[in-house]
Amino acid sequence: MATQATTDQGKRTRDSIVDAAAQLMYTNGVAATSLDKILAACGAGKSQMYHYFKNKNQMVEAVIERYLETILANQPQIYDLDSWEKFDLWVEQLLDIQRGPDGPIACPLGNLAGELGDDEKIAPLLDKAYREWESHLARGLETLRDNGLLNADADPGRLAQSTLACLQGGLLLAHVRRDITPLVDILAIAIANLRLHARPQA
Amino acid sequence: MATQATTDQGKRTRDSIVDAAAQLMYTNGVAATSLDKILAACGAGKSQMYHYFKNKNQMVEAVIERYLETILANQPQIYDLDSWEKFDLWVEQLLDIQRGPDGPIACPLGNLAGELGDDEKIAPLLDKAYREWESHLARGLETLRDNGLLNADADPGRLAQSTLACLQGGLLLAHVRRDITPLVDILAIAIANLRLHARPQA
DNA sequence: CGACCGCTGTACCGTTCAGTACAACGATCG
DNA sequence: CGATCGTTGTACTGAACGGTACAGCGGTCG
Repeated sequence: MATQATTDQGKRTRDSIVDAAAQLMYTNGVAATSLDKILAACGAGKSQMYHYFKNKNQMVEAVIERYLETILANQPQIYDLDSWEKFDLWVEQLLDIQRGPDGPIACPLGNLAGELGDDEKIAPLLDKAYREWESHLARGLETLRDNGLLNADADPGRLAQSTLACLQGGLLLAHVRRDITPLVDILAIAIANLRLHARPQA
Repeated sequence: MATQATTDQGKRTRDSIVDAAAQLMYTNGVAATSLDKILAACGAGKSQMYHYFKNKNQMVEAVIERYLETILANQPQIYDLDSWEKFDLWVEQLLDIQRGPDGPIACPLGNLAGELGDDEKIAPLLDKAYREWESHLARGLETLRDNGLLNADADPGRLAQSTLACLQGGLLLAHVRRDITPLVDILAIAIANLRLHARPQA
C-alpha cells in the first residue's frame, strides 16, 4: 500500500489523480472534495488511489507539492531576479495571470492555509512550501545586494517574507472581491518598499 | 422553520449555537465542522438548530456576521482614527492580540475565504464583511484628510483596501508560520505607505 | 383553564463518506 | 510457459453526514 509509481503507466495514473484532486480541492476545499469525486473526475478507481496513497491526508500532501510546482512554473521570472527591472517584470507576470480569463484567482496554498492552518500535520507543509517560494525572492534580493543594487544592511529574507505576505493578502482580497485592484495596489506597495532599500547609485 | 428568536431564552440558545459553530469552524473549517459536533459543543439539540436556521449554509452566514462583530470588537481603536498616532495605536492593538497566549491567530474571515472563496452564495457575504471592516479604515483616512493631515488627492478607499490586504496577508503568513514577524513587518509597511500621503505640516 | 406558540428532546431517514477485501489483468523475465 | 509484480475493477462495510418527523414542554393571554 502507498507504493511509489514505477512504470510510466503508473506515473500517469498517479499524476492524473493528483491533478484532479488539486483542481477540485482548489475550487471546493479539501473536506468538500470526496475521493469518489476525484476518482470520477480522472477516471481512476479506488484501488488505484489507495495503491499510490496511504489515505486522503497523504494525497493532500501531494496536492500541496503540486500547488507549489504550478505556482513557481507560472512565474518563471522569479528565477531571474537580478535587477530592479526584473522585479517589475515579475510583478507584471503575476498580474498578467490574474488578468486572464479565469478572473482573479486565489493562491491555492492560501486556500489550504485557511482551511487547514490549524492542522498539525498540514500546516508545517504549507509553511515549507511558502518558504521555498519565498526563498527565490530572497535569492533575487541577495543577488541585488551582491551587485550593489541593494543596501548592504537590508535583510533579504525578511524583505522577501514581507513581499510574499503582500502578495498573499492581495490575492486573497482580489479573489473575494473579484477585482484585481487590491492586488495591483499592494504589489506596487511591496515593490516600492523593496526599493526603499535600493542602494543609491554612484 | 428558520424562525427568529423572540424570547431571551431563545436568543441565548441561538447565540450559543452560533458561538460554538464560529469557534469550531474557525479551527477546523466549515466542511469539517458537522452539525452534530456544534450541537454537542453547546449542548443544544438538532430541533433547536433547525428552529433558528434553515440549513447549515444559513448558519455559516450567521457565523460570518459573528466573525465581523468579534473582529471589530477586538480593535476598538478602528472607530477612533483621527490622527497618525491613532493609526499607530491601532496597529499596536492588533499586534497585542497576536502576542496573546493563543499564538498568531488567523483572520476567521480569511479562513473562510480560502475554503469558500468560490462559493457563489458565501463569497459575496465575505466581500461585504471585508468592506465594512475596510470602511472604518477609510473613514479614519477621510478624517485625516478633512483635518489636513492627509493629502487632498489621496484616495481613502483605495488606501484602506491596501491596508486591509496587508493585514490579511500578514495574518495568513503569521498563522501558518506560527510567528508574528511577517505581520509586524507588513503592518509597518502598510503604515509607512499611508504616511507617504501625509500632508506636509506647515 | 384552555388554546396558542415559542421552544426543546429524540428517534429516525437516505445518502455519502473514507477505507477495505479480493480477484484479476498484463508485461517482464527466468 | 509460468511465476512475479505493478496495476486495475468491483463490490462492500461501518460510520458519519445533513436533514426530517413528531411529540411534548412551559410560559402567556384571552
